[in-house]
Amino acid sequence: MSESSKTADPQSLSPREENFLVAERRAKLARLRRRGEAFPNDFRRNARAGELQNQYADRERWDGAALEALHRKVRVAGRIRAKRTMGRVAFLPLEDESGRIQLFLRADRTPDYEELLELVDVGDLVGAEGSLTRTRSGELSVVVERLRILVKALRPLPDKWLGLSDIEQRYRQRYLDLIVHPEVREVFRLRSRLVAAMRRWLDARGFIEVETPMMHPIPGGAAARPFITHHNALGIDLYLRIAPELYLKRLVVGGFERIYEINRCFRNEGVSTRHNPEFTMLELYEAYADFEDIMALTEAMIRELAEELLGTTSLVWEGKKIDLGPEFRRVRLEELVAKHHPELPRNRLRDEETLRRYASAHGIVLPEQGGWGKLLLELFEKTIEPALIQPTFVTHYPAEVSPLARANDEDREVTDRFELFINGREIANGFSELNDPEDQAERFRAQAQAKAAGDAEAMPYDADYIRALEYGLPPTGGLGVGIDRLTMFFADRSSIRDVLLFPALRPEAD
RNA sequence: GGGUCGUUAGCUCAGUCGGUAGAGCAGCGGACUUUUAAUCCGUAGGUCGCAGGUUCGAUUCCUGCACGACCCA
Repeated sequence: MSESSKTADPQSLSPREENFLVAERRAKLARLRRRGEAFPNDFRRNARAGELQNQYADRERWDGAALEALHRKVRVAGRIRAKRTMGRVAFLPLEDESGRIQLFLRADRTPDYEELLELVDVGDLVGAEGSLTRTRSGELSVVVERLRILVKALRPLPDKWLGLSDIEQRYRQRYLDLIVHPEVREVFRLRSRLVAAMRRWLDARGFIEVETPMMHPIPGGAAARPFITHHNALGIDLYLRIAPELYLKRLVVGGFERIYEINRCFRNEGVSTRHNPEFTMLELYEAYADFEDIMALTEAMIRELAEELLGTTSLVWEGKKIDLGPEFRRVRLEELVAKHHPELPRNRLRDEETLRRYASAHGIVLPEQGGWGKLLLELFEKTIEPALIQPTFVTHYPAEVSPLARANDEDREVTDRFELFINGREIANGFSELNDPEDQAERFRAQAQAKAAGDAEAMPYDADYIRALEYGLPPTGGLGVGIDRLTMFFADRSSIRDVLLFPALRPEAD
């Protein structure tokens, strides 16, 4: 912790929201300390709740007598989720990561019965040792012969039935959200399995995972505003990466033919249900492949991941059935615009005046700067993108808005590029990489001009990247996939915050 | 950046046409030897987001601010 850190302020060290409930629990903790039983770490469990529930799920076979005849001593540990005392007996459901099992305390079997019940609260972490039985109502239970409070919870849990519904508190105190809502834990398990499966999928196809810098002297690889930080020893500003693209392609120059990186990118932009300032992206590059190959790869990967993780290619997202089974639709950007806007003649789309007149006649606000490519893209994003529900590859984006993509051989004003949309959201972006250093230098100069003219998202000229291309980047196809959005899709969530453990929020006021 | 809505007990929520507030759960005390949101009796718990204004009096009305949600840019 650095001296200049804000936590040096004694005010910020004071605990939040002390109240009589906390005081009550602190007093119990004090009693535990006097007994020499506070925060032990020598309890070792030999069973987990969910495994016991599975093992003895058959109630006919495993009735109370059969369970007791086992004479099996189990040691389980976890959080107490309720407390039902009935005088000489008490029931304490205990939850660990695998599930729940009920602790059955009996005054005649559990030493220190009275005092333990006084000391233990809902929310405490306990270790219990005992034998298995089934209660009259059929609940698999541990008859507790020894109970130890491993951690005294000083704060009460939210309402046992209604849980935690304050969305702000759920994001700020995700740990509480996770304790109270098992289904939230499931979302993040799915996310973990998705990323792991994606790595396996790519590894199996000969891709290797690499790690490139997160701090860039020159921000590049995407159209976005970067975060700026400072390196004291070097005395320079650095930019948190907005994309790993330019480093990954340098590695393809160096001879790695199939590489990928799954990690965080940072963009200094607004927060919304689909944007977080830090987010996770897969980027991959395959030498001697083009955007058609990459589209096929993207489609196969998403389809097969759904099959593996969800057991189906028929998903539901926000109530809409999304079918990953059939071949994804492929359509050129300009065709799509012409189809949705019949009054716009197909052969006049590359005309700024036509686009502007049409937009203002229809109340569509377009940016003041930019050529036909930028205007057309804006028109698409505003009027068509939200309607692309089934998986759709939109292809051949204007070169003007694709400064790192290879120009199409028949039509130099567009690029061999695609974006994949599902349920109105951009999921992936890929293209044949621009490997002509002179063309790339020209595009960088155009970007630098746009930047000078006030476009904060335009890319700066990266001379070393041009130098790398001058040694020869193989013909290459590349891909970026938004992991957060893909998780939203697989987990059927509407907000990116629901797939981020700690979404960006303004700091809590003290 | 703009609009709408929200912020009341630890949690989930009522409520006050302006007279400083209630419930359920959680808590505390008691009863209870098979509960499943246990039940029953009793009890305690609040800077009504923050700051101003209007008013004899503001949690309530007005303004500003903070944080959040949704929509728009």
